[in-house]
Amino acid sequence: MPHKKAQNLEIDNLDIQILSILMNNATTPYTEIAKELIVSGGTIHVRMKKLEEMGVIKGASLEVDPQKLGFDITAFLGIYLEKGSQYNDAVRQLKEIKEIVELYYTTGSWSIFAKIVCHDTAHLREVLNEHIQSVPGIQRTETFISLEESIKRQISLE
Amino acid sequence: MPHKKAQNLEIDNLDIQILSILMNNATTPYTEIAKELIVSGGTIHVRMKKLEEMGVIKGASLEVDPQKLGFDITAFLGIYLEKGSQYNDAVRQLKEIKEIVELYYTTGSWSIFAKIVCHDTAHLREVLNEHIQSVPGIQRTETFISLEESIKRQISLE
DNA sequence: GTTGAAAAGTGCTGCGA
DNA sequence: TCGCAGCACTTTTCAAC
Repeated sequence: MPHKKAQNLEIDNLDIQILSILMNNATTPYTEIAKELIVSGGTIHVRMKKLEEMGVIKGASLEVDPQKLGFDITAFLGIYLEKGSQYNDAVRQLKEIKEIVELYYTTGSWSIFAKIVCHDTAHLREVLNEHIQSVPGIQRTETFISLEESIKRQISLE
Repeated sequence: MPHKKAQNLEIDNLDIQILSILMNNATTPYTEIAKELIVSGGTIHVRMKKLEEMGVIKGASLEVDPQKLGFDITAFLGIYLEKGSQYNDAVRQLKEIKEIVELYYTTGSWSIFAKIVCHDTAHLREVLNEHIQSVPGIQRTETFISLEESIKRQISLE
């Protein structure tokens, strides 16, 4: 009876250590990781392939400084929906607004919670009044502007 | 008269295009970017070096799926401080709490706004009651649990 | 599952335009 | 300032343990 090759789909301590190193610096060469963890480069490669197939690794992305690119304002938005059932439709339209970089369905006061990045206050006003408020089902929003980003890191796996 | 080599410290359209590609996939080979933008691989290298020196590029990080690593709960915290002047001291202590992955100083109802990642509800309760509430100056917190992450992306540079 | 080395591909550097 | 070509390094593959 033919079936997919059986694989070890468990995450062991070595996997965790590899991920910890790469989460801090995705450009660390495999050979260096191998030396640090005292295994061969081939092993790192096999483990990474396994983690990718398992979907643990979603990708690698370049981190840029938004301010140096002219994006001076980071803000958070609490969004009230008329009915919770409008969530999927609202999200579909909010996805078109490029300034929204994160969006969550949350418990508590609001139905939707979003993070947006804008050039300046005029840009923020435009996004809020012209783009977001015009999405059907959105009743009201509350805005919180970030004056300082004090922590920005990945979860600690240890 | 000796001086540092004059450099072009402006960001042009080519830089933006390079960043756009790498922000989506940091592992894209330079040769492939060069082919796409119809310049040489060396040019990509020079531009990247310039962007790094300018501090536009902060690094590259591996994106992982927290749920597949046993972190099932993402929550947001609005934190009230007794006095705004306690911000720096509070942040210093909150940095020690590994479950806090993002932290902002915000306008609006709260002084501090944080994002935390936990294994389960018991873990969340422990972090809230035992770690966060014991930081001096923290008066009260409001918790919003994320039931779904619908958008998670980088700013669009175009 | 891991190793070690060979093969393929990428990143880096200097010269020339 | 940009492009080309050679060298150094990394990733990838694979047979053997």
